[in-house]
Amino acid sequence: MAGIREIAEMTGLSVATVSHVINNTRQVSKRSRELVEKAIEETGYKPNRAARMLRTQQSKTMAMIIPRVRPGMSTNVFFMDVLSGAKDYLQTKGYNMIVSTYTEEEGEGTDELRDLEVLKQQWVDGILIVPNKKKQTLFADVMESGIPFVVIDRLVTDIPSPCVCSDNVSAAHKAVKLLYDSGKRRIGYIGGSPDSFTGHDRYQGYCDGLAACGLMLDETIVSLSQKHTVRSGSEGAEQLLEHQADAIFVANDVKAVGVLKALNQRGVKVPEDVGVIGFDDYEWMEISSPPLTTIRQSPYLMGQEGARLLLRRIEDPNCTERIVLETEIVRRRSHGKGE
Amino acid sequence: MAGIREIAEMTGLSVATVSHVINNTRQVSKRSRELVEKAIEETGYKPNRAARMLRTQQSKTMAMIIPRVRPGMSTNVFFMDVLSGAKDYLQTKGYNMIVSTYTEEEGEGTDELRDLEVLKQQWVDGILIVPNKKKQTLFADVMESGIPFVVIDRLVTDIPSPCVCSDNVSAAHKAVKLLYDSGKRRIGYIGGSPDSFTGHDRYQGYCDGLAACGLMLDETIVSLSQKHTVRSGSEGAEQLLEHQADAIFVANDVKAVGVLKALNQRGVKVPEDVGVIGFDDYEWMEISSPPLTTIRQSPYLMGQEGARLLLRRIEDPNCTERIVLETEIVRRRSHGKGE
DNA sequence: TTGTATGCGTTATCAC
DNA sequence: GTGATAACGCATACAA
Repeated sequence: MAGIREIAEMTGLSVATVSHVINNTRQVSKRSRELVEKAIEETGYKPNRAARMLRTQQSKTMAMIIPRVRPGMSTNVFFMDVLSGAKDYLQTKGYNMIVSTYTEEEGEGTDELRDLEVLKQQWVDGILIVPNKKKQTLFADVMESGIPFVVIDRLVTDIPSPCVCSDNVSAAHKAVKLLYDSGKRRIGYIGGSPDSFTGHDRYQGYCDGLAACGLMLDETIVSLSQKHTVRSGSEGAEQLLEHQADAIFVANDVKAVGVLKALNQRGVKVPEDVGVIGFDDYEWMEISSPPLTTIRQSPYLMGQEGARLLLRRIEDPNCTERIVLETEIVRRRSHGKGE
Repeated sequence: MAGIREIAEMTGLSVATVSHVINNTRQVSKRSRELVEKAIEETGYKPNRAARMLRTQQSKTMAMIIPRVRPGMSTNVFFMDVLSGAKDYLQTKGYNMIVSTYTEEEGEGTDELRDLEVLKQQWVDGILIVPNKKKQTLFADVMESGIPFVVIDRLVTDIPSPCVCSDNVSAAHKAVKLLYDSGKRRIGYIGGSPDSFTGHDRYQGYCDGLAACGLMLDETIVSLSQKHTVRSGSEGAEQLLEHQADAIFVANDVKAVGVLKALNQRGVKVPEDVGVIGFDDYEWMEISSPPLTTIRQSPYLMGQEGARLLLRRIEDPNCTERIVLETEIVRRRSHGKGE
């Protein structure tokens, strides 16, 4: 592999000059520049990242840390899309990316620790992290590491860090409103534990929405469960049915699948008897019967924006820009006739 | 950050000795070893990867190259699971991993080129690649790069490389057999283009299965389409229905979703009128009605084995071990009553 | 069993 | 505008 030295010899210039034209780091005569560029072209020279890294103490590599439900399983598709967005963006800026997952359940894999070691070895220049309330120590470690980071998919206000997330509150609010406009008056809620970030916000939006519609919160038609499973959706639906819900806002499409399943099995007509709105718009929701009305987020964009913010944060350590992405409500059939 | 030098001073030993105990690379007195280990413990010393890399010319980083349908979208869940398996395994061996995606459609993103540059800069010690017939140049570049690689999810026999894949042929064969045992006699096929690797093998297995059951291949109940979409599944189903198929083996669960959708809409009873078997067992297939009988692969294991093979290949450049993973047929309801 | 010294390919600090 | 040259932190050939 050709090195900077060869180029210097070829051109009759010094390594210093060569380095400087490569990095645009000081004035260079036009002639020298052209000479060097030509030589680089001919030799196919590429700077050695390891050497550069050793010298500059930065790796041109970012890390993304995302949760997965349990070891031996991959993370959910939503985060994969976020990842793609971030990766694509960073690539255009000359950065690599490594991805690290952690398990939500406590005490499980000790895997994540090893990754953090890597980060601490000045390997990564920045971190995109999706924190989790159950794994606070990881987040604490990241904060303490001194490595620039931005928080993804959670709105943080208590620490001066940039973040990007969806507007979960208003999304849920909109959903309730739409159900109301479809004539529903006993609008129930099925969602995740409110002490998860998104779970909290969506529940909040649900409550706001009820209030805005002049409806009372009735806890008998609210089902909160940590499990992101089809089954828990079905169970929730059965509970709500017993208490005469005529609409259900499900804060998660996996659960929405369970809800529809339960409803169909019992012969409940959707949306006539019970309106349903989901959250996430996974591709495969097409198949549901009836087609599910759901909230669509922009995971790819979220990744891009997160990456952009991270780069900014590195340049300006005081940057605390917070981006809240709008959601879109995809009207199919399950919500009813409301516009 | 403490360096090897500090440790040498602390212990009164030379850097050489310290280095050697760290790498177990030559005999060291027990006393020295303990001294060094203690010092490392105290200081929290971690070797600097950049320096090590520069010195040894290897990065302790692997790459995984996987397809995605189009730019701006993430790859499918199957490969994400493969990725997790590989990553977890490599992590235990002290390797990092970077993942690179390429788009299947020709001429789209030029993204992948940039990643290949990186690989060629002696960055990665090895590559896990999921090749694609439509993107032969990429694969050719990888082969030519001289970097050790193993092929994932495709059985290669024409080149002396290790690979790991599922036994697609026998999986399809088994599916046909099961449909036959359920009393079906006009067993159709809906799958991907036979000039994709897996598409070819699954179609092959379908034909084998028919033959083994004494059934004739009837092309009017075969639908081949490149598109991995729900819609293409529905279209295929309609075609097959017109030609009196009484069973359908669908070589892909996304399409299976479309098939069920079409069948349900037309009031065709599954499995009584038409038996259906899918391929992949995505988690969300639970929701289908009726529950889908499908072929389950082991993506996570595939990733692990691929990583293991890669490590072996690096040690022994002549290693050409080929692993074919068994599949499991998950009997739910859609196939009929066969055992 | 241990130590000394060199170089991996860059960037950056001087001096010119 | 340009050129020597010293680090960056480690692994290793060679000496002892």
